[in-house]
Amino acid sequence: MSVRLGRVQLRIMQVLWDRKRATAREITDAMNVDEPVAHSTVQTLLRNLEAKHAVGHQIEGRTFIFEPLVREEQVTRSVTRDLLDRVFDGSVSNLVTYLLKNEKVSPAELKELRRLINEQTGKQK
Amino acid sequence: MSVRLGRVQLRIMQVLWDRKRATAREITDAMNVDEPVAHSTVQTLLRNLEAKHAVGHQIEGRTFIFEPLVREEQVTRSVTRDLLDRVFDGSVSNLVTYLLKNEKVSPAELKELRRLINEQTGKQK
DNA sequence: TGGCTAGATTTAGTCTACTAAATGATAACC
DNA sequence: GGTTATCATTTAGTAGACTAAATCTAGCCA
Repeated sequence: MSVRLGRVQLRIMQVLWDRKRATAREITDAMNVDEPVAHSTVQTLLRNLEAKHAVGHQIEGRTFIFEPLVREEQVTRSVTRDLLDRVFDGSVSNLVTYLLKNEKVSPAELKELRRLINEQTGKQK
Repeated sequence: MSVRLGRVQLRIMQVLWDRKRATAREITDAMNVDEPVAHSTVQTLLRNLEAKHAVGHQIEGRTFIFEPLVREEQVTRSVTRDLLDRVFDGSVSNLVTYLLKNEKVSPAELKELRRLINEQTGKQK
């Protein structure tokens, strides 16, 4: 199950992952902090997301309370794999190499990464 | 200039980056090694790509010789930044951390990455 | 020269994301 | 009880990616 999401759809999911559950109105408001989007658009996309089982809803009184049905890690994983496969020939180290060479990484971050790599080397299983 | 490409469009560009220049037929054949695609589809997409100035062509006899107009690094950069911004909060180390923790990286690759990080730390500018 | 072939070009249709207005339904308020 | 505010639902339209068939064109060859 590949969980393919558009740009705005992903933003909706992010609000839901953040809050666990929310009404359409709450989602719209949260999204509008960053970048304007019409409430009706959010509602339509929520229906689409529900159609592909990415979110579900319960009814409370007469309003829908939406909740995520896919986990953030699933989406992160599939979207990252997608980049990996399509652009970096499936190789993690190709991607990391690219990042280190072309994107700014602070000294503190480098240090953190070195730590992570050592940790990883340790638990070589 | 953001260079937004679809899945098949990217595959076309990859053939062109690889060969520097190619006819539509050559591109189709190259792509069909991996995964079938109709020649007419390739031609349509080449036109779309040309419309957005991602490829150009010269005429030789009566056939078009296509060539890439955007560089691979541009596309790699924009598509990677896209993932970074949308999923990893714009943080390279978030992404690398994710990769190290969740995707398989061989000992040899880890070693290579450690080397890269050291190199990077060195030329701290 | 008349058809075959290998090109390019035109046309067309599906699908998905996105956008949003119009409409319908219901509860709350005055 | 009627109006209004707030939901959900329906409807509609644009845009881009993708698919591919149909058609046009010009050279080639028998």
